[in-house]
Amino acid sequence: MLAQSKLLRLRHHHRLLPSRFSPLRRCHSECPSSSPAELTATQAVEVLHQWDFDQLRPFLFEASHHLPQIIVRLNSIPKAVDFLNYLRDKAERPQQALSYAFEGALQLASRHPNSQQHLLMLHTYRKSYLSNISLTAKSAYLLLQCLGKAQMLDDSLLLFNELDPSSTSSLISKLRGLFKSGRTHDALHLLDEMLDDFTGEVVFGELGRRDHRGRDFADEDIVGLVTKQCEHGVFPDAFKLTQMITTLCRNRKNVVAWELLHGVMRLGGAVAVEAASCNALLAGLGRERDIQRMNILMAEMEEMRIKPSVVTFGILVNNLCKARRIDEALEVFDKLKGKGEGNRVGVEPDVILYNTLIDGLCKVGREDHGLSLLEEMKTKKQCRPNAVTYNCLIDGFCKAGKIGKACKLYSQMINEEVKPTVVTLNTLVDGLCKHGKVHRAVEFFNEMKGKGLKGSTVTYTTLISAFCGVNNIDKAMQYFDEMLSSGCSPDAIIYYSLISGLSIAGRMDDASAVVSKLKQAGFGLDIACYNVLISGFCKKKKPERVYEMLEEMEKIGVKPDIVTYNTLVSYLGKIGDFRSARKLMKRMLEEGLQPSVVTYGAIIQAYCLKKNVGMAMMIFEKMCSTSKVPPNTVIYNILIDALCKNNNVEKAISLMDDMKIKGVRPNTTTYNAILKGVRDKKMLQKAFELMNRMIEDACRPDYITMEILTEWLDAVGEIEKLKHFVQGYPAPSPASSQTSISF
DNA sequence: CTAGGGTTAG
Repeated sequence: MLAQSKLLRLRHHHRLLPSRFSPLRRCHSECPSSSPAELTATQAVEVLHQWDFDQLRPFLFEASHHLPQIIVRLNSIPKAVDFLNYLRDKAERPQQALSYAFEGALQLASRHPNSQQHLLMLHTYRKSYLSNISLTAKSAYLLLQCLGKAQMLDDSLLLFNELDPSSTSSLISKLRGLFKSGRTHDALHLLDEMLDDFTGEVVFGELGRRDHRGRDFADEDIVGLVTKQCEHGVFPDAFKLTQMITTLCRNRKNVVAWELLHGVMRLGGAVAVEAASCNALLAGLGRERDIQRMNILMAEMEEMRIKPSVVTFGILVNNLCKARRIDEALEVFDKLKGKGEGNRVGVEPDVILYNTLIDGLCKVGREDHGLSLLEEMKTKKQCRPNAVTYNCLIDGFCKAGKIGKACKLYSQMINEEVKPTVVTLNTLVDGLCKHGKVHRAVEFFNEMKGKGLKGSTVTYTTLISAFCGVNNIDKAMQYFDEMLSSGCSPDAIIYYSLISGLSIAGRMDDASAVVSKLKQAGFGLDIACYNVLISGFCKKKKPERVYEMLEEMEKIGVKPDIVTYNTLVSYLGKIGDFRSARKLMKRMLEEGLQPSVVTYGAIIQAYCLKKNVGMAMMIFEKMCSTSKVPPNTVIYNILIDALCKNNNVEKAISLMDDMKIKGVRPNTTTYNAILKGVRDKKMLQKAFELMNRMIEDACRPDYITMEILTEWLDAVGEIEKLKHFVQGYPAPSPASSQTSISF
């Protein structure tokens, strides 16, 4: 087995000999009469025994590559040597025949029970009498093996140099080192591999294998070695080059990969570099969103006439999309389709390219453009839309809030006989849930189960989050169990969903139980998990459990982040422990964490709760003027509510104007707070104005709004205005119709 | 079955 593979490799090696003679291919086409199959042993021996130069002529010239087999059939080393002498002494010297005959003699020797001695004899014989003939690969291999065994380092190196004058000095010195330290076997192995492929399996194979335990070569050295080989016109094959680049990029060594590819490109150009190798580097650059270098590489490819493939453009378009540079992606795409100046690249877009682009369009909210590409695909035989195409579009329409269109696309998909996948299922389940149609989502899931499609962890995560979101914890737990029994393995995300849902619902005992399950399953809590748990324990006023969590975090090395600090500061503020809050903030700053708008909100709320609205306002103004933290809706809501409750509706109203100036959008909570304030002050006209503004701002009144307004407006006989307001129209009074005209 | 591009969940 081993011998056979070695032989195969050596056969392959022939092309590297100076003659570039390719024996196995030529025999049939050029000299059918002497094909090895037709050459019987007797015939061969007969021919050789006659030693008639004219009769031998075909074997000495056109078909000299058969000589090794013929010599082997002589079955006698002395006879083989005689034949070598005979050839050598001929006036008309057949150099190539001598090379092959010598190979035959070596083969004979290597099969001899005392092979080592006979091989050495032939080596000496060659040195004295045949030094001017070149060696075939097999000859070189056999000789090197025997010299290695004999520890004849100098002869080995001479031979090696003779064979491969371009071999690099670093490889030679490695070889020398191996011989010196007595690792003859390793040295032979190295030689073997270098012979096998002059580009050096050693060099290339090593890079492919090494990752963590990094051996003799640093990546940079490998680049040097490969480049050196290239300088001598020996290039790695496209596959190995690609593999090396992929490995380097995966180890986040884009710079080294870039150098490697450019070394080979500079020395070998399009002869040595194919699109695939460039693709590997492009993908690596894409991972770091380095579009600039990607463009440079594309330009270089064009300059060197390395023909890009459809994958090349796939990588480029994908990364342009991910960088939200969708228009540039479309430009590339149009170029492929030959739009514009007939600038055809000779690459046809395929399904994946279409899908990439459709997904990119959907992700920036241009799903209608995506839809037009879907229609275009249907007209092309080569790129029929597949499940991924529909998945991208369905997700796009779901995220755009057009659940109806998404469902329509699903039926279209079924009509076109494109089989939905589990991703289709998950996308629609998520879309339905996010639109409050959890029940429909469950129905759809059941329908798909009936069709034999199983849910995945993603399906269950979506449903569990949805049921937690509507406070139906029992149903969420039920789906968790179903997931386990259906054979899905839970991951960290699904545990997080449950823990988060239970914590928000205040069911901390259940949340803790899930934490134990999570730990049993071999997962650890991450910072997000700890944060929801801490928040839950804070809400339940269980400081001892909070400290427990914090201690655990410290023990296992999960550092509190700004969310953790905000949660704690907010809790301390609510219980009025300003001293601890201040201490905590000091530590937060020491840890290098900058206060966020949530931190300010927590402090402001704390002062508001203490009825110290003046202090709250001061902090707010300081935040706006000195920090780079822009205020958000929540902060305004806290302040507006507090000002109203403290008899300062005027100031609250001016804050609402401030919001408008700063471009902070009020929400229903904002309006509820201010409406309550103006009601308590019986400012009816102001209430109507605010109601109209609420409609402009697209804030839907909720049950709290109704509670504030109904009784009041009914009492003052303005219930009509409230009816219009609820339907989403401004009240048709003279004062308010003016506002709507100006609007 | 030699490399290289596309979709879902906290």
